[in-house]
Amino acid sequence: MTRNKVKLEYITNDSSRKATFKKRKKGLLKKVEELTTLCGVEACAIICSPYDTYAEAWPSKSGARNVLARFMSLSHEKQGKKMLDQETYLGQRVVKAEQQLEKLMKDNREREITKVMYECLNGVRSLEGLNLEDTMDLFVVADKTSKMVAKRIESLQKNAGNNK
Amino acid sequence: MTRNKVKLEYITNDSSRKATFKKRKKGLLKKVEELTTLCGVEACAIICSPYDTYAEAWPSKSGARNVLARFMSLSHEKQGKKMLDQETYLGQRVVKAEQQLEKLMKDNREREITKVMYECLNGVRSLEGLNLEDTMDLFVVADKTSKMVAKRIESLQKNAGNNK
DNA sequence: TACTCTATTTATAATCA
DNA sequence: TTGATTATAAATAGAGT
Repeated sequence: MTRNKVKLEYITNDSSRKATFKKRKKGLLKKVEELTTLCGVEACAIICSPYDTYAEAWPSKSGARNVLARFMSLSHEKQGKKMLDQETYLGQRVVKAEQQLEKLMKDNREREITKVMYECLNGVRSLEGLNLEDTMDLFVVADKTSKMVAKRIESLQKNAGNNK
Repeated sequence: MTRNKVKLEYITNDSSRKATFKKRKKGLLKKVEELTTLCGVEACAIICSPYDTYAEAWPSKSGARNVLARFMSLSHEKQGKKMLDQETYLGQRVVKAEQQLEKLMKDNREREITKVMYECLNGVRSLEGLNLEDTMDLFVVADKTSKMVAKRIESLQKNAGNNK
């Protein structure tokens, strides 16, 4: 992007490709951090780098560690909305308020664990370093996903049976 | 970054924060795609956006879909290395060559499924749209993680018992 | 190979439509 | 409020060390 305009295609020269990678990786990280700071959002970039043993992840300040947590809480919200009708709405607001604190604490924990999970998935951390509590929580997260998928399989198999 | 130099801090004004977010999100995506094209790496950015219902993920061209696949293959490689001694090395090279094609096909499939998993985790896709084959493969990936964690828990519990 | 230095290109903040 | 415009800040390709 300077001195010469560069064509947007794979850089075949090994050394200049590496140099460009290093520069742009740095630039990209900076952009991610700026976005999180300026706009108050959580963001990260993940790069499967050929120049490092592992894929690299930058969770920036707060990172993407709550992506999974969000997904899970969204599933719950959706279920909730379906069951919710106008009559029960007002009564539930009280319950909701009471549940807020508990949820906040739970969310924080889930974020922590999601961070750990991401680190494991990205190979920057192994399970060996985890204590029992963290491992248990990670298990819960992994197990949730697993069960969710199992249900879906069951549902699909039923449908397949019906269509025959 | 222009007209005026901007202080790197949270933008309190709602509309300008949103405008900046939109611009910078676009810019960041472009940078990610350029990096993948120029340097031949896989990369993505994940943003938990307050302006959209779901967290957004950009897998760019190839994306981060193989992050999990990498993690898993790394685990296997490590196990392999431990079991491998000098004597068996040469004999195994033949087997390895034969396994290459199978592995390549398997890897491609794993990438596909990892993409799907990421999309689910990021909320941009629900399990409802998956066919049986994809769901089964997703189950395998989720189940692997789950079992891995279960083993770790077992190991930790044993250690805790020994130390008492 | 890995920094440092700029000439340029690119990204974007403020402004305007 | 979203979409262009443009003046300026920031990123960076290539060269030099």
